[in-house]
Amino acid sequence: MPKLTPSQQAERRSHILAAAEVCFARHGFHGTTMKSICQEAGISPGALYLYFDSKEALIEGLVEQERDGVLASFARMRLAPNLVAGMESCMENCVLGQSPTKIALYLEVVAESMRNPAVRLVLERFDRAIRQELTSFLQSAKDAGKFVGDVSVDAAAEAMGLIVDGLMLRRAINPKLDAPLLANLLFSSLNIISDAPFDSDLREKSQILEHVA
Amino acid sequence: MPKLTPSQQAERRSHILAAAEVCFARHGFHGTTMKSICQEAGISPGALYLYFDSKEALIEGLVEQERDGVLASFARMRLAPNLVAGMESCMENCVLGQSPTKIALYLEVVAESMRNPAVRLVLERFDRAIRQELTSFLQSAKDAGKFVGDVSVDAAAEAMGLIVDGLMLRRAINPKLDAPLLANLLFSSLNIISDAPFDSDLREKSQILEHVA
Amino acid sequence: MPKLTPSQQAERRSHILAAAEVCFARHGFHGTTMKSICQEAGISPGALYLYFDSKEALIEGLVEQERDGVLASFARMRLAPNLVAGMESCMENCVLGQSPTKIALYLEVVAESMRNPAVRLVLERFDRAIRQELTSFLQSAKDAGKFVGDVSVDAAAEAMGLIVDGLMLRRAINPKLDAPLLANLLFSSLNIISDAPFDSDLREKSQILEHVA
Amino acid sequence: MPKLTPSQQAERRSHILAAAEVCFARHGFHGTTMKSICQEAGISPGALYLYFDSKEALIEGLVEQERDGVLASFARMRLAPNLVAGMESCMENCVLGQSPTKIALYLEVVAESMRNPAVRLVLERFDRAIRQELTSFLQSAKDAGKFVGDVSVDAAAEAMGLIVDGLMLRRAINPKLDAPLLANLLFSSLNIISDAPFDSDLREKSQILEHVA
DNA sequence: AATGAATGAGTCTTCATTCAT
DNA sequence: AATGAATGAAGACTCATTCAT
Repeated sequence: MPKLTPSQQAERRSHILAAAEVCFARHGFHGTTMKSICQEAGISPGALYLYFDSKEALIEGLVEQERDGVLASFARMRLAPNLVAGMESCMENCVLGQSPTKIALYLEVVAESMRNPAVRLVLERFDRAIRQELTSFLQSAKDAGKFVGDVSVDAAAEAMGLIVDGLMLRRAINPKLDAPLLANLLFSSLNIISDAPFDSDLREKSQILEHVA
Repeated sequence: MPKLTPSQQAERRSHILAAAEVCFARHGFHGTTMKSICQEAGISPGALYLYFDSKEALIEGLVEQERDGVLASFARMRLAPNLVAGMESCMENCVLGQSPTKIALYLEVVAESMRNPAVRLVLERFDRAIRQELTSFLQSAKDAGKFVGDVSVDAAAEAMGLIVDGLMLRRAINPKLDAPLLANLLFSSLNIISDAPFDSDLREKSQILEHVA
Repeated sequence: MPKLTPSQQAERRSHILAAAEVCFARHGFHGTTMKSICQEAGISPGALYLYFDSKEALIEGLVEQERDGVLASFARMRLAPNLVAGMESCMENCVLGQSPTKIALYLEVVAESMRNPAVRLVLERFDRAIRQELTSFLQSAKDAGKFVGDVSVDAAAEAMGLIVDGLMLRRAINPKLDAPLLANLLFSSLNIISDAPFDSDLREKSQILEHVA
Repeated sequence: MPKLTPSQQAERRSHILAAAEVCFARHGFHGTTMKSICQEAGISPGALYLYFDSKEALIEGLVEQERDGVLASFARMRLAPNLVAGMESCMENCVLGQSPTKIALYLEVVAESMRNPAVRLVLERFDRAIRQELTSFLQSAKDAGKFVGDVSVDAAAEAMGLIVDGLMLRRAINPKLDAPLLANLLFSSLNIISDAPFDSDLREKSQILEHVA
């Protein structure tokens, strides 16, 4: 076999990562065996270790992949003509569109990061990158006069981060949660961006919630 | 081998549960061995299995114990003379006072509940009990005319639950987070209880955040 | 199962050690699997690890066991009525009586000790203990006026150690070696102990060697 | 893919052998991976297997290479004007000059030869060749009237071999050993070659040993 | 009721070797 | 002739659980 080009290598890596994600989603990080990932990826253990040094390296890769996805989504958000519409679409991509199993994996990674320094590192990088982008986005909104709240940009970013993570955790615990509605309720309460009402028919929807919950 | 009285049995169970909690907090659920729990509890493996059927049964027991603690905290909250003060103290007990490692355990349990039906069951019971109490508490507030928001009681309960869980997750990811400040910001934005401003000096504090963040 | 008495524990340990020695002798240290040792000992892997922390700990145990055996042989030597007879019998026990496979294991242990600090440690302790006993023995001989060589006691001990180890290595390389004869030749050349000629018919035998070699 | 000339092939082989020796010396036979040898040699695994059939074949090659080196050293010894000086220089080359790690490798090879017929074969060839040369050398000395011992030439060769191997093993166990001194003590005791005292100041040195040891 | 020795399936990882290119 | 990606069979060790005492 001739030397693989960097792009082929990257493809192999993401192929394995995809297999790992499937397995981790199915059985959790600790419940997944390297063997099952190999089977899912259709490769041998030796081949896997050619691309990832350890099981731990797989979560690190997954976190980095996720970060890149979120960052890309952020970039798209900044290009959106309508601020609020952009945010909603980003929210949809990064939070509401996540499968419960993926959310579970996220929780496991956070838990894992408490005892595993290597995981901690990538998670912190992930978190810092996201928050930085978010803050920068809000700052732009402020500069454009579309930031109405009387809190600081940083506080707003923290609050938004909390809502996002809260949504994740709530959805994991209660998959039947009406996440979009709840997201709207909290975001509109925060009242940060003025471009347009975050969701004009919020009140209407909250009446519905009363009945379905 | 005299038969133990039920109260002795219950005492043994909670003794073991306490040991398990210490270990799980230190090394996580998967990182903890039954042996280490036995050592922490000062008993033999055989004895442990007399009180708990499996490792999994230990988390179930822990979740139930936690639920009882939270419920007790809720009960105290209802007895508090001042509504907001009661909520703040409850928040302190149940959320802000939790150690990061315990939060991590919580996340692990939630993740575990995604694949483990038995864990799912107790977690759902836990969650339902909490939400029910919270809803009932808010309803009382409404009946007392202290509920000002124009959202439903259920939506308010969901939103509060989200904030609480969001705080958990954020604190796990970023232990340096100023959780009380963020809690105040979000709760006051929601503007649900009117008894007194949730935290009158909120605005002031959020200015500070601008500088420390 | 009730707690094993220390003597039972010791018995289990030496039972396992015996099994390990058999396996190491058959396939060498690196060629032996823990599983095969378990099979030889008739126990499960878990049980083995109850008594030895690692594969490495098995060699350490083996070296210590061997040291105790050699030291016991030395003790018997000191009690022997005739100095030279005692030495010959000790030599027989500790060197000439060793099976080629055991010698091979000794060589492996020495080689292993070059890269494995834990093995190095026990080997050094082994070697120091032996040399100390030998030196002390020679000193007694000197005090009793039976030490004739004009070399120091220490040098004599070193020389004897070298001959012993040389015999080991030679026998490993050439199992057909007439080790007793060669031992006599070298020891009598050294001319250290005068109690009696080391082997009076040495000359005669060396004639034979000429024909068989 | 032009066919390599035999001399190019031989060069490649010895290049690989040199790399293998470096690695084996560093980490032992079992501690060395084929990959590390490839890296040391700057070639690919595929290329290595073009020149050597297996890892085992590498030790075989190494033993043969070593044998050639020793034989060359013997040849130089026979050409030396002074018998004893020649022997000392040979001793220096073949024994005293060997690094402890190389000695360890030698021990590993001997141990390996106990279970590995292919290794056994080359080791026996090695040993036979050396002994034959040594015997022939001693016979020449005898013919020249410089052999004074009353033992047979074969016995003398065996004794010398034992001393050499004993030195090897002793140095591996105790790297601080004063090998030259010990060598002199034993060789002069044997009193085989008369050309000149093996080391005239032996007695003096052995007095020193008394103090430093 | 309690002990703790024992089990043994299962885990991650390694590495000598092969073979498509 | 050479590459280096891929294989896959082991191997050392772990640990939830059981059971004889």
